[in-house]
Amino acid sequence: MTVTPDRLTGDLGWGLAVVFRAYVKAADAATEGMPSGHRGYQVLCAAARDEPGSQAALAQRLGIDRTVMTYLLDDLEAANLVERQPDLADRRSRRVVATAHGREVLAERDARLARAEQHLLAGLTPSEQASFRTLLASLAAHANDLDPVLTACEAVEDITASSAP
Amino acid sequence: MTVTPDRLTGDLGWGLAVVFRAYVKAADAATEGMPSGHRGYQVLCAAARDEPGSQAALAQRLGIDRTVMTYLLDDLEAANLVERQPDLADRRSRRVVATAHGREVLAERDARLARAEQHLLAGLTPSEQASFRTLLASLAAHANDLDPVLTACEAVEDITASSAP
DNA sequence: TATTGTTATACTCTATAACTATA
DNA sequence: TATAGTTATAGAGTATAACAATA
Repeated sequence: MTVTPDRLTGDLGWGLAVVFRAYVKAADAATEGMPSGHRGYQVLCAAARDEPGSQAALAQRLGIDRTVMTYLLDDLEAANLVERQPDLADRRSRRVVATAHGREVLAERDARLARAEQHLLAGLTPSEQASFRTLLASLAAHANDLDPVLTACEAVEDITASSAP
Repeated sequence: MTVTPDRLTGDLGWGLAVVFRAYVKAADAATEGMPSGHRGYQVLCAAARDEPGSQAALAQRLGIDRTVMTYLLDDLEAANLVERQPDLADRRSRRVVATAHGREVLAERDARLARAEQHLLAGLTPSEQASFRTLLASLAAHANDLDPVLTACEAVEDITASSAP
């Protein structure tokens, strides 16, 4: 394979698109049968492991629109994977929590997801895989800082801590 | 390591989605006014720097469908950025080449793209940026190799083993 | 007035199949 | 028959605005 040096610029977008598409394909296959594929899995995953937050907070954290979150939660709730609980402190808001059944399904799918991800990363050595994950997480945190969206795991605490603008 | 182990799994998809979305946003801004945004840029870029290939070869290299390539090339050709030349060896096929004007526009946009990418990668040190690009390119090459087959071979085997086509 | 969640609409992207012209 | 390219259609994804309930 011949690589020209001036290819450096465009290859970032090419690489991101190719890898992201491959991930979505693999993740959708691993989450087949779940309400909204890999997106439903992501929502369920966030609802299960984080402090129960509002729909808007969840949507912001995952980088999807809050109107889309409504549809995703409708499907997940119909499948008894998550619940919308009223927030006693703010009656407009609803807290999203995973049901016991949701946690079971999540644990079962986690193994499949891990295999799919491993297959995607199989071209790298274990230490390279670790490096890639670290760099990607750092980039993602930075990218979320750039946009009005702020969705990093620890950054969410910063938001909710200073939620009085 | 106080992080729950199952969080490692989901963060790959989260990171890829966040970074890819941020790239598309930045790239679309940098290629504003071009026929099909960052996708048109990618096609023009590939047409300008590679050996002129068929539309199908170009589509496979960029990871997009050949029916989509038709629309993209229609727009790019209408803007006089690329040309469809007949392939003398195979009259079914058409070779995609960038016009002189297309190369000018490409050079002009390359600088903007580079700035946009730099902004996206600004959270990493220069050496980390180089590592990320290298790892990503390696991953993308690997993913493209098994994309035509199926990306999640092992995970898919489990599913197809208990389901009828 | 601002915000949370919902709904409706439209626009984009993608996936699929059918068609032609060549091989 | 198979392949390169085109076209048409339907589906999913996304963005936007409007609305009701609450702050």
